[in-house]
Amino acid sequence: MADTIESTQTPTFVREITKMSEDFDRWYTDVVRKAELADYSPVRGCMVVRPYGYAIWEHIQRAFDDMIKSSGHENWYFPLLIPESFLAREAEHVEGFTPEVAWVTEAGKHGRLEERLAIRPTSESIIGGTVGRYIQSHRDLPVLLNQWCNVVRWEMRTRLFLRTAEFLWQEGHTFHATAQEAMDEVDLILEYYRRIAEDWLAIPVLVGRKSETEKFAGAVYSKSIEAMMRDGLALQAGTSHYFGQNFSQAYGISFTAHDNRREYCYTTSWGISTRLVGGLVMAHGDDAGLVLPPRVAPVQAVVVPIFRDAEGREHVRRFVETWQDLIRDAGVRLRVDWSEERPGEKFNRWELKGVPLRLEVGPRDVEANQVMLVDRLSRERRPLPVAGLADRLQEELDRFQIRLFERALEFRRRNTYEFATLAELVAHFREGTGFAWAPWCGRDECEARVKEETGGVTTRNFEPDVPAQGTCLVCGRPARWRVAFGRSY
RNA sequence: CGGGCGGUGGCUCAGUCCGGGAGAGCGCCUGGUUUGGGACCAGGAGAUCGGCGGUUCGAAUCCGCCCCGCCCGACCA
Repeated sequence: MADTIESTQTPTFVREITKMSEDFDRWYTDVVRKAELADYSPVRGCMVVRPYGYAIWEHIQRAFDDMIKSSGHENWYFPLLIPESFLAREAEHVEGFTPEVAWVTEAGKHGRLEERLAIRPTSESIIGGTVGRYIQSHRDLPVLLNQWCNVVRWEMRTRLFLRTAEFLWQEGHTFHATAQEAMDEVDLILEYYRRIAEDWLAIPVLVGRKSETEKFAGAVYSKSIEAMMRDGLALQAGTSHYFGQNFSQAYGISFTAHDNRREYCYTTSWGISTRLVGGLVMAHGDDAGLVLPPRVAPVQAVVVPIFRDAEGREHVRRFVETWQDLIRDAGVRLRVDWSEERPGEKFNRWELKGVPLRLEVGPRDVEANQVMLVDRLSRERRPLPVAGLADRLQEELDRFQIRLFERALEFRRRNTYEFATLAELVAHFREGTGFAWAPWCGRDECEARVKEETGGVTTRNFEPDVPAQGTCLVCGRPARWRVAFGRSY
């Protein structure tokens, strides 16, 4: 286990999940299942997303959808099934994906199909092959489209949310008249992804370009956001690709320019997936379970009533009813837990589910016209008067969001290193994890050497516009970039 | 896809070696007593023992094939 994980805060109340420090992978699966985010299904590698997990995804969807709509993107829907002949047109692309494509080869009484149909692993081919028809003139450009859908990739080793055979995502595909405009689009979306990760999920990310070997099959270049999980491993959390004219040439997507010359479009594609939900778990969780950033938390504050008997219950109920709707009307996602369990059970349940704020309301609080506020990070109790409660909760949620981000940032800072030589980097990754920055010449072979000598450490990304100091950690040639290395999911 | 381990009530697991009664704790239901960090008492429900086939008078247990999960490697958002 990495020494990067903070030791558990005491006391520990949770009994149903493996400790993070004991076995991070089991901890993760336990949290996902016990917090009711998702569960296994009868089909290998496929998952059931439960309402609590889906609600998080819906918040992410809403946030991102609003962003892209604001810059003129529109949602479309393309078929799940893609004819093999479509998929096959871009050579590098096919080669990259065929190992994990699932095929439909027969259908009911129709029997065997003349042409087998791929279940989309991604939709560049069907979209490229279709949208070309709608593009004739430079006046038709840009086409800025997106779709929210599921895709299937027949993965070998699967894990809930992180790598499943079927997952939910958005895939954006855009078509431009100039290379510059397409490249700007790639950066615009990357900035949206950064905001989703940092501002909404409270997960700090490295924003940069992928190496040649790590880029998307068929892309000229790929950019990504890379997050650090609490076991020190990297998670690629979103990608944005520039295709140049690779796809438009393969799929015949061209337009007539101002000067009446026929030209191929410059295209991009970009995606984020339900993987982000898994990232959320691993970036913020602790031994008690989930810790959710308020902006995507299905429940932002939970009220736990405390009473002795039916009369006391009624007493508390009347009190809570005087203000609960005011809180909700102010936009706080408030849940009042009137279930039969004892307070202690409720505390643990809602901590496991990562609810940022808890309001304990007992007889003493009714008398004092207050609630007891406990936050998921510090677990400290303090009284909050009912007067102005909605505003105070909103402030607390905003603060929680920031604290969570800063905690993650601090964690990343403590687990980020800087090395000048391969020997240092290899020594570090023998036991250690985290991100390691190092100067790099940019050549595949040096990258491959690092991967080999460390047993799997790869480049995550780099800032292409920032020139590197010094010499390549492997070959000693002048460095081109300062690149982040890490083990990844 | 290779190597290893596992699948028994909702959950965690015993039982499998050595064939014959399907079990425990937790959870669930009912009643009572409780309620500021996972209470207690009494009663009760709940199982295709992962699936299919075989051996046997008889299979959770032995044999074969398959499915799912976990760990370790090669491939990936």
